[in-house]
Amino acid sequence: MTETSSRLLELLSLLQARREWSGLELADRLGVSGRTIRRDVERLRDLGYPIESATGPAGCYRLRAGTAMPPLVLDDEEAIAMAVGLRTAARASVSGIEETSVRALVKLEQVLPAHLRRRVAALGSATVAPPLAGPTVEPQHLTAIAAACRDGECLRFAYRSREGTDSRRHVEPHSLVNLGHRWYLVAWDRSRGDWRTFRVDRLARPASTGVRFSPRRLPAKDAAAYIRQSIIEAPNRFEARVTLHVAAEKIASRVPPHGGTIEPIDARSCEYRTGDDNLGWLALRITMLGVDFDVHEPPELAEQLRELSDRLRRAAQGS
Amino acid sequence: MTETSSRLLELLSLLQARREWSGLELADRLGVSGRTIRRDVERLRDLGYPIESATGPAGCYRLRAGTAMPPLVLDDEEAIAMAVGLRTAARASVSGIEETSVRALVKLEQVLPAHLRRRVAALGSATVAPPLAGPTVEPQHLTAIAAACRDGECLRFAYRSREGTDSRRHVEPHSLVNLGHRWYLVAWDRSRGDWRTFRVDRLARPASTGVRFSPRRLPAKDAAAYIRQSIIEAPNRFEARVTLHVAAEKIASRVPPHGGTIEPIDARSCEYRTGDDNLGWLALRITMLGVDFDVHEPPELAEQLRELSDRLRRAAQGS
DNA sequence: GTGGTTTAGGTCAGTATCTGTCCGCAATTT
DNA sequence: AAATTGCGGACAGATACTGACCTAAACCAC
Repeated sequence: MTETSSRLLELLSLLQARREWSGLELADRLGVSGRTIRRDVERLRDLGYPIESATGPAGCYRLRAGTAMPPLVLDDEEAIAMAVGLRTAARASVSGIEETSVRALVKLEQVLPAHLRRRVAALGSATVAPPLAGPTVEPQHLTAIAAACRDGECLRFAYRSREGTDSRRHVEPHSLVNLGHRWYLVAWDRSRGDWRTFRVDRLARPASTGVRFSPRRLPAKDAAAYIRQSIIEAPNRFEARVTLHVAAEKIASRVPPHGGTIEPIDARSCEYRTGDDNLGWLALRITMLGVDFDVHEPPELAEQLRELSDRLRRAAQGS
Repeated sequence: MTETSSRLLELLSLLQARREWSGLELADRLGVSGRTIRRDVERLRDLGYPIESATGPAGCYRLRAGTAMPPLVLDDEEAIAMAVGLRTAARASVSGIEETSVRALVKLEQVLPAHLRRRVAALGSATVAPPLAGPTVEPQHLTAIAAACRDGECLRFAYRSREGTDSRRHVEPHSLVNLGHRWYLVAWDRSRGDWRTFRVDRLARPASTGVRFSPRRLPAKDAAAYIRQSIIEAPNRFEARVTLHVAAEKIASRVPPHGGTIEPIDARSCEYRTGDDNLGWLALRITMLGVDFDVHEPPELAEQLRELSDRLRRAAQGS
């Protein structure tokens, strides 16, 4: 009976690969009679997959979108594209799907054949680091950590603190959270015997030890709240306040979700507040908006912009 | 027999959702005896899915990576993450998987339930347009076009030519190609009776007419070659040549795959050639490298940089 | 070591299901 | 009007599945 199950799966895969199939084609392809194809189609419909059909000389079967996701049957190339897509979505991207991306990525990588994994890794290293994104996170670190969280396994890694001191950590991971454009791990530090948050871009060589632990209760409503609290205690080094000479509604869509706040001043200008640890990225982020602006704070940012201005002037001079 | 097939699928889904399951848990979850679970596991193994098992009190079943992709069973959130990830991968991203991403996206969107499709669209519109990417392509345009290519269906769309004149097109799509950081459609234009290439960022409201056509032979080795040829005839408006005051090997990894070429001059400088239709993006792309440089060509770029320099100087002055 | 727990797997009987064939019907295009 | 295609009922024979029961082997805790 393995045969009928695998045939159903194969039928599903065929229906995903092309939009239209005639019954005869399918019967031929699967090596069964047309009657069986009709029965298999009926079975898939019973399982909830909406398969349309048309009678007549141009008759065909066609898998449509239903109310539930059918199992996706991917070929090698598609699996690679999925993995790479999820990795980019996890690290850069849009509003609030980063954590789901990592979860999906963990599921996918768990079953990703070795040769595909190698190709994904090769593609990943070919990625161009977006220069204004700040320190970048390795997607494989994210998946390693997320897998350890999901499976409740202890984790070891090297960590460099904000002050630059290195240490070796052994933790019970609780959750992996994306906040702003950064990734944080909330975990119980076994050596320190207390909760800690770690910035994923500052840890290296994460490895699951395989040791299971029993979950602890986090002293906060949820992990995101816990991290938010930790962050408030350690704000950005530079907090910028600038006036943009553009209407607030025109620029609002250009500002990343956690990249700062826009407050209208009048019909032609608004105030933009944003922060960063790195002055260069801060300056670039504001310049990238492509509008005229005035810097109010901090003085270091004004200095940085003067330097950038000088560099561009020299560049325009030619050599 | 529908039951055993769907149970196998559900078992596969359970094994993807968590790393370890005991036989009893699975039996309980699926409502069958442990013996049946063991037989189902055996069946899945026969189908090629590598399921590890451990005996003893800590015994468990565990789905590992094999040599082929198992059908992925995704929940709603994961499906959304996949779709969003593929969309970002298709439009921005890395070396040469864009076209595969679109193919995978077509397969996914074909079966994506309507309520998920809405959520994906909502997330997509929340995306921040990266300011240096040039004109952006709508992922739904890409999938519409790719689906029409795959299924051999005629396509209608509105098109704005390079010169800014609008027209309505009716074509037989041949292939969708990513070249540089742009998307091109190669198609047989039914009204003109000839082959044409279209830039996807300049077309609007693509819609499949549902009419099938018989494929034609493209007068070139492949679609990419055909487009490359068309592009050579119509180069960028501005071709920049600048000297970067940095070692070639230090900067090479920062330059996007098709974003230009780096030629070493000496140990401390190199020549960077890149082009764009838009002077602002061109200036930003070079500035973003974050190194000192001198502009040789074109003069318009130097002018643009002087303006940017002035703007930054004014900004640094405050108001 | 010993005992308990877990997977592995053989066997068996009864039942359920699947498959192919044959058939008439309906829908649609030519 | 004819041809093609999907739809689905009926039937007979073959096949496969399930649960029960049993034994073996591995592994962990005591």
